[in-house]
Amino acid sequence: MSIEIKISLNNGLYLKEPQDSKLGRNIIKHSILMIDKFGFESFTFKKLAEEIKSTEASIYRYFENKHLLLLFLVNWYWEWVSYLIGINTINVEDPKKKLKIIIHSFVYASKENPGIDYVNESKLHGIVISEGNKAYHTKEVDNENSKGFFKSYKDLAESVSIVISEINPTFKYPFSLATNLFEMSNNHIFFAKHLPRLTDISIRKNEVESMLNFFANKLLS
Amino acid sequence: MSIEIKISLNNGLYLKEPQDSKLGRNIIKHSILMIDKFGFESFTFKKLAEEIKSTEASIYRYFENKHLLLLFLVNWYWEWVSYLIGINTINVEDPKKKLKIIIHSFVYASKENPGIDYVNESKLHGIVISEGNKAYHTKEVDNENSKGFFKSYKDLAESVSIVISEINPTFKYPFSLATNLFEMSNNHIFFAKHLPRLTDISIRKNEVESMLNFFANKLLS
DNA sequence: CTAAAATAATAGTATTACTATTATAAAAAA
DNA sequence: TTTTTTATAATAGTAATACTATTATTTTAG
Repeated sequence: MSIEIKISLNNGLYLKEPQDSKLGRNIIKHSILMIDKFGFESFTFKKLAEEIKSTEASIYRYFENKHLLLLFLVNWYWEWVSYLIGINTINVEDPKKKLKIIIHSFVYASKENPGIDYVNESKLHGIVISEGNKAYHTKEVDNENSKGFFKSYKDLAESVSIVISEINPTFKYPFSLATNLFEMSNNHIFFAKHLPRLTDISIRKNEVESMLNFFANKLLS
Repeated sequence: MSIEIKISLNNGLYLKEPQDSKLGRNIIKHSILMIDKFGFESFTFKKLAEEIKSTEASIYRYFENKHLLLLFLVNWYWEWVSYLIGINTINVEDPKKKLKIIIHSFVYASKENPGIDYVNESKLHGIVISEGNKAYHTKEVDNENSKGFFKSYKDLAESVSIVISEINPTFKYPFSLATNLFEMSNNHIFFAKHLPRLTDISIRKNEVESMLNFFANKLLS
């Protein structure tokens, strides 16, 4: 017997819940692998269909288009990070310790025994790092926001902001710091790898982690 | 008589210098207006050609593709901000004052008398806010970086990092803070407008400015 | 065992992102 | 001024993308 976790997302993100069928889970699994490998621009439903030996039309029955598939994946990631933070901060009282765990979750986004076999969490993190902000940098953002397509990110930001306010109730920018820690984590992992002159840290993730801890502690002191 | 400024960019960004001909300047001018209005995804050379009453083929003689046109515009912006910082910090000795001016330049990116008639600096700033990181979030980033396509951003980051180190020579993350102030400025202007629950500030730009000043001062104290 | 639902196979369309060719107009050199 | 070069416009064409529609086959549920 095993405990199953399933992350449920806003049902406007898909036409048909992909986590409930073999084909759907295959779409998720291989879209993650392919976007990670070839990038979002050159990823197409046709190529994905070939890869999983299905058809374009069948994929379209799950997702309206590749942008919504990306949004689905990114939302899944936001929920996953929230979940990780949740289980890793159980029984932790000290908000400073909580924030350290949060930062660790942002940087590593992984657990010892990754739960869901159709999601490679580490590659999904790679997608969020490289393609994540394409999820909201579109002309559709207001419309999509009104449908709740960014709720997972907002909830995550809010839960982090609460910890921040616990540490320092007079701090004026708890939401901004929360999102900035998240974005900065992804950005600087990317910079370290591809544009190293834009950051001070090297490719080792623990340096990102120390940097974020330094920023957070200093700002909240 | 007037003083002309011309921003010169890495010549790998274009096939033919667009700033030196009427058609080229028209391409720049109207691509800014159209990307700002319709977003980068739905912007095409065909639509641009119709708009400026020219042809697709003629535009392709200036830019290899729309991604390189975006890179050109974003580089132009980075150089423009560097230029603004340069003229606004002349004769300013105090590095703390310099950093304030830098932050102001990030947020407003404007001058009283904008210099170049074929560039709407404020709309270009809008593009950098909404589409800017698509310039480097591609699979081509390493290849393009090796050709120097991000030099303007790196130079900007370096010049800011120098000021940061003047303020606090023991500060460990001058480059990271420099890029973070830039990215955070753009991000939170975007958030305030489209995803307000991800930030603490309202749409008024002076709030972004105060926030960045607070972050910078606190971190460097 | 049958009916319903899911998937696969196939075909087709408008748009995009280009390349190529030739004609015409404008600018520079002789 | 005329010639030559260069820039631009006009036109045509292609492969790939992002879909939609229809029908056939397979799987699942009652």
